[in-house]
Amino acid sequence: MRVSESLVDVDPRVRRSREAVLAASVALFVEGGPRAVTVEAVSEASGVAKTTIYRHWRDRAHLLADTYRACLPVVESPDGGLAPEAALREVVRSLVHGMGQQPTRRALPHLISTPLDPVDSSALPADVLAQTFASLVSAISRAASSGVIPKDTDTMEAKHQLVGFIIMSAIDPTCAMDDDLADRIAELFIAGRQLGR
Amino acid sequence: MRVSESLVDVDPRVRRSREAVLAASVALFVEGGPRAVTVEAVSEASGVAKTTIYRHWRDRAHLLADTYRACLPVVESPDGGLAPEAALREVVRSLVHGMGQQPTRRALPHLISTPLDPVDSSALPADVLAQTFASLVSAISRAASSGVIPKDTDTMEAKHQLVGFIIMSAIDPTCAMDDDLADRIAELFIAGRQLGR
DNA sequence: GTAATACGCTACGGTAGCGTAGCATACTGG
DNA sequence: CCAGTATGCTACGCTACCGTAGCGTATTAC
Repeated sequence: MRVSESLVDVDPRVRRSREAVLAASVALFVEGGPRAVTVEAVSEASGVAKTTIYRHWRDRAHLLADTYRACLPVVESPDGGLAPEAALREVVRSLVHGMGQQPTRRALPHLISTPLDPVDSSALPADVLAQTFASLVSAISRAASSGVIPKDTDTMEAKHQLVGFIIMSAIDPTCAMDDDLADRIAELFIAGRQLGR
Repeated sequence: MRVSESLVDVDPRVRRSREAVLAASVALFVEGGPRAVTVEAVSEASGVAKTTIYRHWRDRAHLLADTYRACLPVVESPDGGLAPEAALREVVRSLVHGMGQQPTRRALPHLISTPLDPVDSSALPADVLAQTFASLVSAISRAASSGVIPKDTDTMEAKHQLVGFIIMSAIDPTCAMDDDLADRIAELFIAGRQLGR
Protein backbone atom coordinates (compact mmCIF):
# COMPACT_ATOMS: atom_id res chain seq x y z
CA MET A 1 0.00 0.00 0.00
CA ARG A 2 1.43 3.29 1.08
CA VAL A 3 5.09 2.82 1.70
CA SER A 4 5.43 6.16 3.37
CA GLU A 5 3.11 5.12 6.15
CA SER A 6 5.72 3.02 7.92
CA LEU A 7 8.34 5.70 7.61
CA VAL A 8 6.37 8.79 8.44
CA ASP A 9 3.95 8.04 11.22
CA VAL A 10 1.44 10.79 10.91
CA ASP A 11 0.19 10.43 14.43
CA PRO A 12 2.68 12.16 16.71
CA ARG A 13 1.58 10.01 19.62
CA VAL A 14 2.96 6.94 17.89
CA ARG A 15 6.21 8.65 17.07
CA ARG A 16 6.62 9.86 20.63
CA SER A 17 5.95 6.44 22.10
CA ARG A 18 8.29 4.64 19.74
CA GLU A 19 11.10 7.09 20.31
CA ALA A 20 10.74 7.13 24.07
CA VAL A 21 10.68 3.35 24.22
CA LEU A 22 13.67 2.89 21.97
CA ALA A 23 15.70 5.52 23.78
CA ALA A 24 15.02 3.88 27.12
CA SER A 25 15.68 0.46 25.68
CA VAL A 26 19.03 1.51 24.26
CA ALA A 27 20.01 3.09 27.55
CA LEU A 28 19.17 -0.10 29.40
CA PHE A 29 21.02 -2.25 26.86
CA VAL A 30 24.09 -0.09 27.10
CA GLU A 31 24.01 -0.23 30.85
CA GLY A 32 23.23 -3.86 31.45
CA GLY A 33 23.14 -5.77 28.18
CA PRO A 34 20.24 -7.74 26.78
CA ARG A 35 19.20 -9.00 30.20
CA ALA A 36 18.45 -5.48 31.32
CA VAL A 37 16.06 -4.95 28.44
CA THR A 38 12.89 -6.25 30.02
CA VAL A 39 9.59 -4.91 28.84
CA GLU A 40 8.72 -3.81 32.33
CA ALA A 41 12.01 -1.98 32.84
CA VAL A 42 11.67 -0.27 29.49
CA SER A 43 8.14 0.71 30.35
CA GLU A 44 9.17 2.28 33.61
CA ALA A 45 12.24 4.00 32.20
CA SER A 46 10.40 5.41 29.20
CA GLY A 47 7.15 6.29 30.90
CA VAL A 48 5.31 4.35 28.22
CA ALA A 49 2.82 1.76 29.43
CA LYS A 50 3.73 -1.87 28.97
CA THR A 51 0.61 -2.52 26.96
CA THR A 52 1.53 0.29 24.59
CA ILE A 53 4.95 -1.26 24.01
CA TYR A 54 3.23 -4.46 22.98
CA ARG A 55 1.12 -2.47 20.55
CA HIS A 56 4.28 -1.46 18.69
CA TRP A 57 6.46 -4.53 19.08
CA ARG A 58 5.17 -8.04 18.77
CA ASP A 59 7.26 -9.31 21.64
CA ARG A 60 10.43 -8.63 23.59
CA ALA A 61 12.63 -10.20 20.93
CA HIS A 62 11.50 -7.72 18.30
CA LEU A 63 12.05 -4.82 20.65
CA LEU A 64 15.52 -6.13 21.43
CA ALA A 65 16.33 -6.47 17.76
CA ASP A 66 15.49 -2.83 17.14
CA THR A 67 17.47 -1.84 20.19
CA TYR A 68 20.43 -3.80 18.94
CA ARG A 69 20.24 -2.11 15.56
CA ALA A 70 20.00 1.31 17.16
CA CYS A 71 23.25 0.69 19.02
CA LEU A 72 25.24 -0.07 15.89
CA PRO A 73 27.07 2.73 14.13
CA VAL A 74 26.39 3.65 10.55
CA VAL A 75 29.61 3.34 8.59
CA GLU A 76 29.35 5.15 5.30
CA SER A 77 31.22 3.83 2.29
CA PRO A 78 34.12 6.02 1.21
CA ASP A 79 33.94 8.21 -1.87
CA GLY A 80 34.36 5.98 -4.90
CA GLY A 81 36.80 8.44 -6.42
CA LEU A 82 39.31 7.96 -3.62
CA ALA A 83 42.52 6.03 -4.22
CA PRO A 84 42.59 2.57 -2.59
CA GLU A 85 44.94 3.58 0.21
CA ALA A 86 43.06 6.78 0.99
CA ALA A 87 39.78 4.89 0.86
CA LEU A 88 41.08 2.35 3.36
CA ARG A 89 42.24 5.07 5.71
CA GLU A 90 38.90 6.76 5.34
CA VAL A 91 36.94 3.63 6.24
CA VAL A 92 39.11 3.07 9.28
CA ARG A 93 38.46 6.64 10.35
CA SER A 94 34.75 6.19 9.89
CA LEU A 95 34.79 2.94 11.81
CA VAL A 96 36.81 4.34 14.68
CA HIS A 97 34.51 7.31 14.85
CA GLY A 98 31.39 5.16 14.75
CA MET A 99 32.67 2.74 17.37
CA GLY A 100 33.70 5.61 19.58
CA GLN A 101 30.22 7.04 19.72
CA GLN A 102 27.88 6.43 22.59
CA PRO A 103 25.96 4.23 22.95
CA THR A 104 27.85 1.94 20.59
CA ARG A 105 31.03 2.07 22.57
CA ARG A 106 29.65 0.93 25.87
CA ALA A 107 27.30 -1.55 24.22
CA LEU A 108 30.05 -3.17 22.19
CA PRO A 109 30.78 -6.17 24.39
CA HIS A 110 27.08 -6.93 24.46
CA LEU A 111 26.80 -6.38 20.72
CA ILE A 112 29.39 -9.07 20.22
CA SER A 113 27.83 -11.71 22.42
CA THR A 114 24.11 -11.09 22.03
CA PRO A 115 23.81 -12.69 18.59
CA LEU A 116 25.12 -15.91 20.13
CA ASP A 117 22.58 -15.95 22.90
CA PRO A 118 20.06 -18.67 22.06
CA VAL A 119 17.33 -16.69 23.80
CA ASP A 120 18.05 -13.11 22.85
CA SER A 121 19.16 -13.82 19.33
CA SER A 122 15.77 -15.24 18.37
CA ALA A 123 14.72 -12.24 16.33
CA LEU A 124 18.19 -10.78 15.92
CA PRO A 125 19.59 -10.58 12.40
CA ALA A 126 22.86 -12.43 12.67
CA ASP A 127 24.62 -10.46 9.96
CA VAL A 128 23.89 -6.95 11.21
CA LEU A 129 27.23 -6.69 12.95
CA ALA A 130 29.06 -8.19 9.97
CA GLN A 131 27.31 -5.71 7.73
CA THR A 132 28.86 -2.92 9.73
CA PHE A 133 32.25 -4.07 8.50
CA ALA A 134 31.25 -4.64 4.90
CA SER A 135 32.81 -1.45 3.58
CA LEU A 136 36.00 -2.22 5.46
CA VAL A 137 36.25 -5.60 3.80
CA SER A 138 35.78 -4.14 0.36
CA ALA A 139 38.36 -1.45 1.10
CA ILE A 140 40.83 -4.15 2.12
CA SER A 141 40.14 -6.04 -1.08
CA ARG A 142 40.72 -2.93 -3.16
CA ALA A 143 43.94 -2.21 -1.32
CA ALA A 144 45.14 -5.74 -1.97
CA SER A 145 44.28 -5.87 -5.64
CA SER A 146 45.86 -2.48 -6.25
CA GLY A 147 49.08 -3.44 -4.48
CA VAL A 148 48.89 -1.10 -1.49
CA ILE A 149 49.24 -4.27 0.56
CA PRO A 150 50.43 -7.61 -0.85
CA LYS A 151 48.12 -9.03 -3.48
CA ASP A 152 47.95 -12.39 -1.71
CA THR A 153 46.63 -10.82 1.49
CA ASP A 154 44.06 -12.92 3.31
CA THR A 155 41.11 -10.51 3.41
CA MET A 156 39.45 -12.10 6.42
CA GLU A 157 42.67 -12.17 8.36
CA ALA A 158 43.26 -8.52 7.60
CA LYS A 159 39.73 -7.78 8.69
CA HIS A 160 40.33 -9.53 12.01
CA GLN A 161 43.48 -7.50 12.42
CA LEU A 162 41.82 -4.14 11.87
CA VAL A 163 38.48 -4.82 13.48
CA GLY A 164 40.16 -6.38 16.50
CA PHE A 165 42.36 -3.36 17.01
CA ILE A 166 39.43 -0.99 16.70
CA ILE A 167 37.08 -2.94 18.93
CA MET A 168 39.61 -3.49 21.70
CA SER A 169 40.39 0.21 21.65
CA ALA A 170 36.70 1.08 21.81
CA ILE A 171 36.10 -1.28 24.70
CA ASP A 172 38.83 0.42 26.70
CA PRO A 173 37.06 3.45 28.16
CA THR A 174 40.33 5.33 28.61
CA CYS A 175 41.10 5.19 24.92
CA ALA A 176 40.45 8.25 22.75
CA MET A 177 38.64 7.20 19.60
CA ASP A 178 39.80 10.02 17.38
CA ASP A 179 41.30 10.45 13.94
CA ASP A 180 44.79 10.19 15.38
CA LEU A 181 44.09 6.69 16.56
CA ALA A 182 42.40 5.79 13.29
CA ASP A 183 45.35 6.99 11.25
CA ARG A 184 47.77 5.15 13.50
CA ILE A 185 45.76 1.96 13.16
CA ALA A 186 45.75 2.24 9.39
CA GLU A 187 49.42 3.14 9.32
CA LEU A 188 50.51 0.23 11.50
CA PHE A 189 48.38 -2.09 9.42
CA ILE A 190 49.78 -1.02 6.05
CA ALA A 191 53.37 -0.80 7.27
CA GLY A 192 53.21 -4.26 8.77
CA ARG A 193 51.67 -5.75 5.68
CA GLN A 194 54.25 -4.16 3.39
CA LEU A 195 57.22 -5.30 5.43
CA GLY A 196 55.98 -8.47 7.09
CA ARG A 197 56.95 -11.61 5.16
CA MET B 1 41.81 -25.19 60.00
CA ARG B 2 43.28 -27.67 57.59
CA VAL B 3 44.29 -25.86 54.44
CA SER B 4 44.77 -29.06 52.51
CA GLU B 5 41.15 -29.95 52.98
CA SER B 6 39.96 -27.56 50.30
CA LEU B 7 42.56 -28.68 47.80
CA VAL B 8 42.50 -32.43 48.20
CA ASP B 9 38.99 -33.64 48.74
CA VAL B 10 39.46 -37.04 50.17
CA ASP B 11 35.92 -38.11 49.58
CA PRO B 12 35.62 -39.15 45.94
CA ARG B 13 31.92 -38.43 46.00
CA VAL B 14 32.65 -34.76 46.44
CA ARG B 15 35.19 -34.73 43.68
CA ARG B 16 32.86 -36.51 41.29
CA SER B 17 30.00 -34.13 41.98
CA ARG B 18 32.12 -31.02 41.64
CA GLU B 19 33.66 -32.14 38.39
CA ALA B 20 30.38 -33.24 36.87
CA VAL B 21 28.72 -29.96 37.81
CA LEU B 22 31.53 -27.79 36.51
CA ALA B 23 31.79 -29.73 33.26
CA ALA B 24 28.08 -29.34 32.62
CA SER B 25 28.17 -25.72 33.66
CA VAL B 26 31.00 -24.93 31.27
CA ALA B 27 29.23 -26.70 28.43
CA LEU B 28 26.09 -24.66 29.08
CA PHE B 29 28.05 -21.42 29.31
CA VAL B 30 29.84 -22.13 26.06
CA GLU B 31 26.60 -22.92 24.34
CA GLY B 32 24.38 -20.17 25.64
CA GLY B 33 26.33 -17.75 27.79
CA PRO B 34 25.67 -16.88 31.41
CA ARG B 35 21.91 -17.00 30.95
CA ALA B 36 22.09 -20.67 30.14
CA VAL B 37 23.86 -21.44 33.40
CA THR B 38 20.85 -21.96 35.62
CA VAL B 39 21.17 -24.22 38.61
CA GLU B 40 18.37 -26.38 37.36
CA ALA B 41 19.85 -26.76 33.90
CA VAL B 42 23.23 -27.62 35.35
CA SER B 43 21.60 -30.12 37.64
CA GLU B 44 19.84 -31.86 34.81
CA ALA B 45 22.83 -31.78 32.47
CA SER B 46 25.24 -33.07 35.09
CA GLY B 47 22.98 -35.59 36.76
CA VAL B 48 23.79 -34.00 40.10
CA ALA B 49 20.86 -33.02 42.27
CA LYS B 50 20.13 -29.35 42.68
CA THR B 51 20.43 -29.56 46.43
CA THR B 52 23.86 -31.10 46.08
CA ILE B 53 24.98 -28.22 43.91
CA TYR B 54 23.96 -25.85 46.67
CA ARG B 55 26.02 -27.92 49.09
CA HIS B 56 29.13 -27.04 47.07
CA TRP B 57 28.38 -23.53 45.84
CA ARG B 58 26.78 -20.89 47.98
CA ASP B 59 24.62 -19.59 45.16
CA ARG B 60 24.41 -19.35 41.41
CA ALA B 61 26.84 -16.44 41.25
CA HIS B 62 29.63 -18.46 42.81
CA LEU B 63 28.99 -21.35 40.47
CA LEU B 64 29.09 -18.97 37.53
CA ALA B 65 32.34 -17.45 38.72
CA ASP B 66 33.98 -20.87 38.80
CA THR B 67 32.53 -21.66 35.39
CA TYR B 68 33.90 -18.42 34.03
CA ARG B 69 37.34 -19.17 35.38
CA ALA B 70 37.25 -22.67 33.95
CA CYS B 71 36.65 -21.24 30.48
CA LEU B 72 39.71 -19.01 30.52
CA PRO B 73 42.97 -20.32 29.13
CA VAL B 74 46.10 -20.55 31.20
CA VAL B 75 48.81 -18.51 29.55
CA GLU B 76 52.21 -19.41 30.89
CA SER B 77 54.90 -16.77 31.12
CA PRO B 78 57.75 -17.27 28.66
CA ASP B 79 61.13 -18.53 29.79
CA GLY B 80 62.96 -15.65 31.45
CA GLY B 81 66.11 -16.46 29.54
CA LEU B 82 64.49 -15.76 26.19
CA ALA B 83 65.41 -12.63 24.26
CA PRO B 84 62.70 -9.93 24.24
CA GLU B 85 61.60 -10.56 20.68
CA ALA B 86 61.55 -14.33 21.09
CA ALA B 87 59.67 -13.94 24.37
CA LEU B 88 57.05 -11.78 22.70
CA ARG B 89 56.59 -14.29 19.92
CA GLU B 90 56.33 -17.04 22.49
CA VAL B 91 53.62 -15.27 24.47
CA VAL B 92 51.64 -14.64 21.30
CA ARG B 93 51.92 -18.32 20.47
CA SER B 94 50.76 -19.30 23.91
CA LEU B 95 47.87 -16.87 23.74
CA VAL B 96 46.77 -17.99 20.30
CA HIS B 97 46.95 -21.59 21.43
CA GLY B 98 45.03 -20.91 24.63
CA MET B 99 42.34 -18.90 22.89
CA GLY B 100 42.00 -21.55 20.22
CA GLN B 101 41.17 -24.24 22.73
CA GLN B 102 37.66 -25.32 23.44
CA PRO B 103 35.78 -24.24 25.40
CA THR B 104 37.54 -20.89 25.55
CA ARG B 105 37.10 -20.22 21.88
CA ARG B 106 33.36 -20.56 21.73
CA ALA B 107 32.89 -18.94 25.10
CA LEU B 108 34.95 -15.90 24.20
CA PRO B 109 32.19 -13.50 23.24
CA HIS B 110 30.45 -14.33 26.50
CA LEU B 111 33.71 -14.01 28.43
CA ILE B 112 34.02 -10.47 27.16
CA SER B 113 30.54 -9.31 28.04
CA THR B 114 29.76 -11.25 31.21
CA PRO B 115 31.91 -9.09 33.51
CA LEU B 116 29.80 -6.11 32.43
CA ASP B 117 26.54 -7.79 33.27
CA PRO B 118 25.25 -6.14 36.45
CA VAL B 119 23.59 -9.39 37.47
CA ASP B 120 26.06 -12.07 36.46
CA SER B 121 29.15 -10.12 37.36
CA SER B 122 28.18 -10.05 41.02
CA ALA B 123 30.69 -12.69 42.10
CA LEU B 124 32.89 -12.45 39.03
CA PRO B 125 36.43 -11.20 39.56
CA ALA B 126 36.68 -8.26 37.19
CA ASP B 127 40.37 -8.67 36.50
CA VAL B 128 40.43 -12.35 35.63
CA LEU B 129 40.28 -11.64 31.91
CA ALA B 130 42.86 -8.88 32.17
CA GLN B 131 45.10 -11.22 34.12
CA THR B 132 45.10 -13.56 31.16
CA PHE B 133 46.91 -10.90 29.19
CA ALA B 134 49.35 -9.91 31.92
CA SER B 135 52.30 -11.80 30.47
CA LEU B 136 51.60 -10.29 27.06
CA VAL B 137 51.73 -6.79 28.49
CA SER B 138 55.04 -7.43 30.19
CA ALA B 139 56.44 -8.97 27.02
CA ILE B 140 55.41 -5.85 25.10
CA SER B 141 57.10 -3.65 27.69
CA ARG B 142 60.29 -5.67 27.45
CA ALA B 143 60.22 -5.48 23.67
CA ALA B 144 59.81 -1.72 23.84
CA SER B 145 62.54 -1.05 26.38
CA SER B 146 64.95 -3.27 24.49
CA GLY B 147 64.26 -1.56 21.18
CA VAL B 148 62.63 -4.44 19.32
CA ILE B 149 59.78 -2.01 18.82
CA PRO B 150 60.05 1.77 19.29
CA LYS B 151 60.86 2.77 22.86
CA ASP B 152 57.98 5.25 22.97
CA THR B 153 55.44 2.54 22.15
CA ASP B 154 52.12 2.92 23.95
CA THR B 155 51.91 -0.39 25.80
CA MET B 156 48.15 -0.39 26.13
CA GLU B 157 47.67 0.48 22.49
CA ALA B 158 49.99 -2.33 21.48
CA LYS B 159 48.05 -4.67 23.73
CA HIS B 160 44.78 -3.68 22.05
CA GLN B 161 46.41 -4.32 18.71
CA LEU B 162 47.60 -7.81 19.54
CA VAL B 163 44.73 -8.94 21.73
CA GLY B 164 42.20 -7.63 19.25
CA PHE B 165 43.79 -9.55 16.40
CA ILE B 166 43.92 -12.73 18.44
CA ILE B 167 40.40 -12.49 19.81
CA MET B 168 38.78 -11.67 16.49
CA SER B 169 40.58 -14.63 14.95
CA ALA B 170 39.44 -16.91 17.74
CA ILE B 171 35.85 -15.76 17.43
CA ASP B 172 35.85 -16.65 13.74
CA PRO B 173 35.18 -20.40 13.79
CA THR B 174 36.76 -20.88 10.36
CA CYS B 175 40.10 -19.54 11.55
CA ALA B 176 42.89 -21.98 12.38
CA MET B 177 44.44 -21.00 15.70
CA ASP B 178 47.85 -22.51 15.10
CA ASP B 179 51.49 -21.45 15.40
CA ASP B 180 51.45 -20.18 11.82
CA LEU B 181 48.80 -17.66 12.72
CA ALA B 182 50.58 -16.72 15.94
CA ASP B 183 53.85 -16.11 14.14
CA ARG B 184 52.12 -14.06 11.47
CA ILE B 185 50.39 -11.95 14.11
CA ALA B 186 53.68 -11.29 15.89
CA GLU B 187 55.46 -10.61 12.61
CA LEU B 188 52.86 -8.13 11.34
CA PHE B 189 52.90 -6.42 14.71
CA ILE B 190 56.64 -6.00 14.91
CA ALA B 191 57.05 -5.05 11.26
CA GLY B 192 54.35 -2.43 11.49
CA ARG B 193 55.78 -0.97 14.66
CA GLN B 194 59.28 -0.79 13.23
CA LEU B 195 58.22 0.89 10.02
CA GLY B 196 55.11 2.80 10.99
CA ARG B 197 55.92 6.42 11.92
C1' DG C 1 30.34 -54.07 60.23
C1' DT C 2 29.35 -49.46 61.61
C1' DA C 3 29.13 -44.66 62.04
C1' DA C 4 29.67 -40.61 59.36
C1' DT C 5 28.65 -38.26 55.48
C1' DA C 6 27.40 -37.17 50.85
C1' DC C 7 23.77 -37.66 47.87
C1' DG C 8 18.95 -37.89 45.58
C1' DC C 9 14.32 -36.70 45.77
C1' DT C 10 10.09 -34.13 46.56
C1' DA C 11 7.98 -30.30 47.88
C1' DC C 12 7.95 -25.86 49.03
C1' DG C 13 7.66 -20.26 49.04
C1' DG C 14 9.16 -16.34 46.69
C1' DT C 15 10.41 -13.35 42.74
C1' DA C 16 10.78 -11.64 38.06
C1' DG C 17 9.37 -11.47 33.75
C1' DC C 18 6.21 -12.46 29.58
C1' DG C 19 2.20 -11.47 27.18
C1' DT C 20 -3.08 -10.51 27.32
C1' DA C 21 -7.78 -8.57 28.46
C1' DG C 22 -10.88 -4.95 29.45
C1' DC C 23 -12.04 -0.47 30.25
C1' DA C 24 -11.47 4.47 31.01
C1' DT C 25 -9.03 8.58 29.39
C1' DA C 26 -6.55 11.75 26.50
C1' DC C 27 -5.09 13.13 22.20
C1' DT C 28 -5.45 13.88 17.08
C1' DG C 29 -7.25 15.01 12.60
C1' DG C 30 -11.10 16.59 10.19
C1' DC D 1 -17.14 19.80 18.01
C1' DC D 2 -16.77 14.83 17.08
C1' DA D 3 -15.42 10.39 15.68
C1' DG D 4 -11.38 7.65 15.64
C1' DT D 5 -7.48 6.06 17.77
C1' DA D 6 -3.54 5.83 20.77
C1' DT D 7 -2.54 5.46 25.35
C1' DG D 8 -2.68 4.41 30.53
C1' DC D 9 -4.01 1.47 34.07
C1' DT D 10 -5.19 -2.66 36.69
C1' DA D 11 -5.45 -7.19 36.98
C1' DC D 12 -4.59 -11.36 35.43
C1' DG D 13 -2.45 -16.41 34.22
C1' DC D 14 1.73 -18.56 33.10
C1' DT D 15 6.54 -19.91 33.20
C1' DA D 16 11.28 -20.12 34.71
C1' DC D 17 14.30 -19.84 38.17
C1' DC D 18 16.23 -19.15 42.97
C1' DG D 19 17.26 -21.06 47.29
C1' DT D 20 15.66 -24.12 51.37
C1' DA D 21 13.75 -28.01 54.31
C1' DG D 22 13.20 -32.68 55.43
C1' DC D 23 13.86 -37.38 54.88
C1' DG D 24 15.43 -41.72 53.05
C1' DT D 25 19.35 -44.01 50.65
C1' DA D 26 23.94 -45.06 49.12
C1' DT D 27 28.74 -44.46 49.54
C1' DT D 28 32.86 -43.92 52.13
C1' DA D 29 36.40 -44.32 55.76
C1' DC D 30 37.81 -46.75 59.71
